[in-house]
Amino acid sequence: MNLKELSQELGLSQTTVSRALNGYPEVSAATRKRVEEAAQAFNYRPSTRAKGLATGQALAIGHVIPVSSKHEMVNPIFGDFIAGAGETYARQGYEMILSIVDDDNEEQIYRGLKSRRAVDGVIVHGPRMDDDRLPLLHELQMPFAVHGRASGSTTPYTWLDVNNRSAFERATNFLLDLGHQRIALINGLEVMDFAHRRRTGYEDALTGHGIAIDPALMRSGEMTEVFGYQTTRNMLGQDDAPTAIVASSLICALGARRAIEERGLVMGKDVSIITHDDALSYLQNGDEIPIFTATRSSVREAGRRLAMMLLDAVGDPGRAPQHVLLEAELMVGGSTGPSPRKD
Amino acid sequence: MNLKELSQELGLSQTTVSRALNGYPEVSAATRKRVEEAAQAFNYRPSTRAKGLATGQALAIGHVIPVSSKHEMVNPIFGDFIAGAGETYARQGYEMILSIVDDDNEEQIYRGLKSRRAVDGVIVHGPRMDDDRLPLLHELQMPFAVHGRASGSTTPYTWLDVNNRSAFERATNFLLDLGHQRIALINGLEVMDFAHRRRTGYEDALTGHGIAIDPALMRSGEMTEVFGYQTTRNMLGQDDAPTAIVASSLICALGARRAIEERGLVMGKDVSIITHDDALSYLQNGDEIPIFTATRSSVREAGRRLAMMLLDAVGDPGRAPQHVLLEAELMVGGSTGPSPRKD
DNA sequence: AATCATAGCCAAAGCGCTTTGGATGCGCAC
DNA sequence: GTGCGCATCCAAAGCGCTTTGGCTATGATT
Repeated sequence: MNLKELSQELGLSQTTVSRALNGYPEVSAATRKRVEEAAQAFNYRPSTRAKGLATGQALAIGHVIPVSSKHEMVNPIFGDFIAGAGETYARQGYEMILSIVDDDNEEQIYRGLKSRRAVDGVIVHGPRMDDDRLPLLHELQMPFAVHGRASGSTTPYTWLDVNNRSAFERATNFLLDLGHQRIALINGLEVMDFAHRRRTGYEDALTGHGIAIDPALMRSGEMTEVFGYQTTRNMLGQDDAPTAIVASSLICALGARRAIEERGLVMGKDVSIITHDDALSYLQNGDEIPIFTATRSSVREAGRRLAMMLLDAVGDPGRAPQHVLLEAELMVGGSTGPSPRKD
Repeated sequence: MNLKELSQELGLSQTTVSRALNGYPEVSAATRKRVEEAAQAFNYRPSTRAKGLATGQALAIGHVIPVSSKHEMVNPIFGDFIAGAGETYARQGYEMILSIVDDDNEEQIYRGLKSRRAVDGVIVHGPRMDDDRLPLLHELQMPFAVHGRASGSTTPYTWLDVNNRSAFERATNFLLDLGHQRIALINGLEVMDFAHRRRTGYEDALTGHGIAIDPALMRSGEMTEVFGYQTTRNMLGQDDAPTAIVASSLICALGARRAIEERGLVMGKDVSIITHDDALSYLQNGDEIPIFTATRSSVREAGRRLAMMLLDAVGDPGRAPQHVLLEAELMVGGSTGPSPRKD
């Protein structure tokens, strides 16, 4: 069923039917009602493509998901973020279109989305330091919103981020207050902006307590379970091993725990762990009492909100860029305890 | 830059330019070359919407991701599957459209995709027993392909599945051969087709060895870490506790390990675990030596292949439904050992 | 020389919608 | 009775592409 057929069915013009369905005032209430009922009955929905052609809008938002070409690594938070964003799109009548792309030819994808006029805007995932996607999108005049921030960008842009610096400062302070002195940081890849901010927070806390920063205790890499395991295992084998670890993700923390227990040590007693927790649906940090002490912020909620921010920007191109900085909450769980080393 | 502008630039008609770019034979080699170079230079790409309108094709595939409304649970395999499928679409010039939907009003979504003519076909995720989506999609005449199978469907359809039955039979046999008699099953929700098949494999192995099936050792639920932990903890507290566990996912297995170690037991010695492993990029089962003995099958590869199968079906509607049954490989890791109980 | 394929190109219709720029008829004021 | 404003509807153009149904040379065939 298309507009033409529907309007013939009703004995009205396409114009009137279209207007009736789109809420224009030039239609009598009675006619509108009749049209709406018929549309319902015939299960009529306008073709997105035709509508898009006619209006010049795509009614779609693009998500370009970078996948590390080396490790075929898909960011685990992606599912939950998408789920959140998807809720917003569904409510607002937008389509979500996804492009998976290895990080080499991302530029191609953005240019393609633009020239094919496939989307009205894009969400930028996983911003890096001095991310070249931002200038590119500006150049393309493509509305966008960033999940996170990209240090080094000169022009303003819309973003939503967790306050990674303060979260990691707080986490580190929490451990310092428990008497820990040797605190390790297991971080994400340092090209990633969030990892950089987290490190800053960690370092600020240490220097604030007059503790020197020891590069031997700072590791960064792709945040897998294996990475958490290996770095922890490695550091626990060092002289002057850490008594506490700040981890960048729950998955890393699981690996760290495995290394701790493998050495016959007890988490929360011999070695404390505090981690950031993205509140992923399938990987909850325990039930009532968290397993890991953690700084927590829901990635799904972030998806919901950032999508809405982008739609706002698409709807009103003149509007100034919006920013949201979320504070993570600190959840105390069983993975932290006073430092075993009495100094 | 659009077709009209490009053809004016070249001094050719839109017809000729369109044909040149789409590989039709009615264009001289010289002209085609000239057109292609100009398209390149002006970064021209046809508008997907206009092309879709003209051809009647959407050039897009829909993925409808059901999210459990109760637990806001996003299936963790989804990211990797999508990544695989996305590779195929990118290669074939298709768009991927994602709809997140809570499992109550899935029907609406499918009807919407159809009547809005938004996609050429859909991938069905997470098929359930007697899944009502299959008859619906047949009724709508919407091409589809299923990741998994739906027992109880009468009409044939295209699917790709892991041989869950044989994998779990093999896993259970592996434990039986190690002398285990009390073997637990931590399974996904039994409305899910895969969970049902896995249970069958497990039961077949037990009865094949003359061992009675004990309902006290079989649990099913949403496959989270906490679920794995709680059920394991619970079962280990029972009289006649299991000495081995077959788990349906790595995440569950991690929870099970936590429960085992919490009791002061050693995995692979006091209690063995064997799990299914979807080879998720961010949650690898160890490095060289697997942490868990596991039946493994890459979900990403499944995405790649199933997407291609769907495109084949879309391209040739007359073709008979295709089926692919993947055999999981058994990886022996450190989580299994001989039964501690000498009978 | 007339005929005929054929290669190479073009004008215009059509895909399903929105939107512009009228038409039409009615009630009301003058 | 005329003119006006308003409510309600419509015909047709246009969005950017593909595709149908030509048209025009050119060279081969008779």
